[in-house]
Amino acid sequence: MGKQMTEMLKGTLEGIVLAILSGRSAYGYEITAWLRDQGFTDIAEGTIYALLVRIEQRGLVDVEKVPSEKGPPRKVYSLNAQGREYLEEFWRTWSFLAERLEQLRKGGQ
Amino acid sequence: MGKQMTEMLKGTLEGIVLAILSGRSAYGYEITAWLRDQGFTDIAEGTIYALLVRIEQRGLVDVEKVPSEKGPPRKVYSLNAQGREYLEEFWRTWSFLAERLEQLRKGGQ
DNA sequence: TCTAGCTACTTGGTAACGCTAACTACCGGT
DNA sequence: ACCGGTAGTTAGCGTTACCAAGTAGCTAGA
Repeated sequence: MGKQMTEMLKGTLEGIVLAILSGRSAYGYEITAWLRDQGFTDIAEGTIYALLVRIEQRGLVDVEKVPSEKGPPRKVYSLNAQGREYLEEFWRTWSFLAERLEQLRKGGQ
Repeated sequence: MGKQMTEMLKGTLEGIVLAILSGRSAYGYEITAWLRDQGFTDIAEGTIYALLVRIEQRGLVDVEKVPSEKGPPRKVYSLNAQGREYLEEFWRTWSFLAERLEQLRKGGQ
């Protein structure tokens, strides 16, 4: 979609990935594929992997290395308690922002 | 609100300011005050001024210097045609993102 | 007069995040 | 032996918001 999307994803992409992981465990390649499926066609693979490393280092997810039949081992991530807390905080922040923006969109004309 | 908000504002703050300017012309100090009023208590003044310079350089707004009775002259910004186009693109990007996130929030549990 | 405080904008440096691009590595089929 | 799909890593870059300090005009009070 372009530069606007790139900038808007800062901060939200993390929440998106955490939200995905709140439903089920997943590994990087899988998440990337799912995002592309959802229309995020231009999200770079490297971005997701870097993000996963980041949230792992922050202790928001647990990681398990699982052998794959089709390639190198997968790093399967699952949201832990701290991650769930962080995700809730994310939703609060998102709600606040979304409310103001919807208000602005309506009031704008 | 914290780091999450800071990151989430990247990309959206610009849209917020453009949306404000789509309703009426305004100057930096005024916009900052309005944002604080709306609950964006921790947006730094410098951030808004920098953003305004940016969108001016991109040709999204027209600027007029207007003397103030209470201090130094104001730089009053108003959205031009190109800015309106850019704002519409912003709303499209935002809608896309907001839809996916709402879906995720519901599906997430 | 001089100082404090509000108004209004500017500037320089920092950190975080997503992007790009190239790379490693495992596996199956041709 | 090679290629394409699977899976992850790394280094450098550009953009953006934050912080801190500074400049400058005006008014009111000591």
